[in-house]
Amino acid sequence: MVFQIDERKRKILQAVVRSFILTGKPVGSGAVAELAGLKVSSATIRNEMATLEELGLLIQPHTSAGRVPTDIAYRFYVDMLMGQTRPSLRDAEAIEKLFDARTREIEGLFQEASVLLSRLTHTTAMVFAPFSAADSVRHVELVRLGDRRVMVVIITSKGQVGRRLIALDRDVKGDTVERVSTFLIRSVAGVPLDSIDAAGITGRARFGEAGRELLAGALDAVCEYLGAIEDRVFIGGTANIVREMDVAGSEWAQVLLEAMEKQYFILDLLKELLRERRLTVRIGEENSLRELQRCAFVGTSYPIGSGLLGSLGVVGPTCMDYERTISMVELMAESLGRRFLQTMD
Amino acid sequence: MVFQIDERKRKILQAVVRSFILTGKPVGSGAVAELAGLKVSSATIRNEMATLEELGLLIQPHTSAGRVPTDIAYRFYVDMLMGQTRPSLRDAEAIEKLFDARTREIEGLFQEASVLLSRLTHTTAMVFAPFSAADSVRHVELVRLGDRRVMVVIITSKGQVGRRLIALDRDVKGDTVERVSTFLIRSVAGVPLDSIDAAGITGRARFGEAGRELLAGALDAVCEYLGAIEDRVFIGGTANIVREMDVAGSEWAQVLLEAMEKQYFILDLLKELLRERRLTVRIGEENSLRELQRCAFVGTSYPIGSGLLGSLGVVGPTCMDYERTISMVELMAESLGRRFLQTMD
DNA sequence: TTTAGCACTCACGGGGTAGGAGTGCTAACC
DNA sequence: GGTTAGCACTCCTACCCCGTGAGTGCTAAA
Repeated sequence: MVFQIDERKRKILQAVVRSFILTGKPVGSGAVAELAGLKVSSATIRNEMATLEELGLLIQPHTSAGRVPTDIAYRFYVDMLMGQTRPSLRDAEAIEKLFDARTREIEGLFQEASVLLSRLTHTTAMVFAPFSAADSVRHVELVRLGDRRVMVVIITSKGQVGRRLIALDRDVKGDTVERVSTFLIRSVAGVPLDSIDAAGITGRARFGEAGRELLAGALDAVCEYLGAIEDRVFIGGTANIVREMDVAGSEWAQVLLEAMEKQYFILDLLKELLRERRLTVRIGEENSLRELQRCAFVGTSYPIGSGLLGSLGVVGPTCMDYERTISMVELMAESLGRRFLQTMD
Repeated sequence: MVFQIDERKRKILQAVVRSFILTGKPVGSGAVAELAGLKVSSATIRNEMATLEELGLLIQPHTSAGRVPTDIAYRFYVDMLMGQTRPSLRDAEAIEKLFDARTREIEGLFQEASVLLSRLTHTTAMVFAPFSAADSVRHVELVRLGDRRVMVVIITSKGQVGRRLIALDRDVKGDTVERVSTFLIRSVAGVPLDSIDAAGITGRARFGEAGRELLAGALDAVCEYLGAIEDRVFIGGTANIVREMDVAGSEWAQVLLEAMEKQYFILDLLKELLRERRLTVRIGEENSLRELQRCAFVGTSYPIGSGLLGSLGVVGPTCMDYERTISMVELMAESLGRRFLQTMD
């Protein structure tokens, strides 16, 4: 949507948005006259603001109040009026520190990234890790836990490790487990998931009863695991939803919190970003998720190697500080991506 | 604390607590006269309630309001007045269904247990999994990911699986990795963590430069992992905090949500339960955590095999339905424990 | 086109009041 | 002595009224 808006209207709109983001209160013509740096009186501003209201960029909560930006105004602001902010040194350092820390569980890193991002932006942050992109097995290991109990450990091409327990009907010996294990590795390592031919593999196998049972169970487990690997979402800063609640009402906060717990909702949202491949800002009703239509979403994707992408984003009030939020999201995505390209091969 | 309370006062107190739990509104003498099933007038009840107030069991929010139970009254109610409830068939089935489902990642089971428990009790539920109780290595596996990149997979005596990446300064060949792997398993499997003698093991090793580097790195990783295994808390139903907010105020809801995000707080709470070894109810200021002093906590422990315990609990308003909550917590602990004793050895 | 002036609108907050729920007290009753 | 009806009293709640002030739209003049 392109607006026929002259320079003065832009400056006025900019002043309204900035002031409202700062104070959260409707902005009057007098305040704009001071803030916008225009050498005209408040009466002139009033005329202009009336026009901006007709264009759907501003609304009045009630007759004698100042103006509040609409979602469309925020969109215009983000696209056309907003300046670029370099993230402050403090913030950049905080993010660097996160990634400096000792190698740890990859899940922990994602979780901490989401918490840090939420703290830096005063929003709720979400980091999407596309674990399910793994499509073949790098390694399988069978570990005998008891006479009839074996653990299958599966390492995928993406480096995730999964385990499944198998309960057997027969006792199985240690050397059988080892032989089956070796056979299994040869049979499935490097084979894409959809090409694993369970029947063919069990057919080729030459083991006793217990061995065959174990092999079948293990194959089952491998296929089931690969099929069930879940993309994961890490969410941090849900408490911030409550902080912003006075802006948006408490029943809404509860709905949003519940949506955050049902992570598959959020998953779809973050998956869309993978297609976009660039910074995306969705304001109010631009969001397809009903729960987010009173919020703004800022997200982007980050590389995790082999041409694959993850994504991350934040949800906050539509009157968020877009400059800062966007620069934080970009910085976090960049750092996370850099870290991945270093760590993975 | 023992109270000299006759039968009639008990019935009155019981009626006040039950009514307040149900309605959330102060209970007047008239309402009690109807509910308590006593054949006395509201005037008599008024006299009795005045006595109960002197005893510190009831308070009036203001002069001309009904009475509200104090924390002490809830305590008395839970200890002396409360009936036992069998969980309804529906609820029992919901829990059974959770554990019926196909074997899956153990973390997923905990997470779902916490979500289900929160839904059944309308509270925020927490499940503590004492992963750090693992004290020895059952199995180690080295997987070569690249020329200078090896993944260590560690399986502990408790069945958790961890992985660490090692970056090497030298290229390492596949058969070297295998030999080091075999050697490593012999050296550390079954050995308690504090008895692993890294220097001794590397001393005994007969490998080339690359092999020694790999072994040292892998040992490092094993020790670091065992040391860093974290007890984990799974939290479900945080949205319920907001639902109960009107009872308790929004700034408090935010504090509580933040406490839930800082899981180590909750960890201490749940660890205490391991010592108690039985159902524990903490009401209001009985909680040592300041964040919980306006809430009630109901928790218990569950066996995870080998004499070890995990714990779980819920946090809700002090005016929660104690009968139902307690029976749900007990049922969930029992089911979770049963599941563990079946699965583990 | 801009601006000063002005009447108008309407949310907000304070103060006053009617209504009502529930109390404590007292005196009569069993 | 315990119980109860009656009653005055308290105090919260909801409501309305109204003054205040911020901010508007309109008009007429510059």
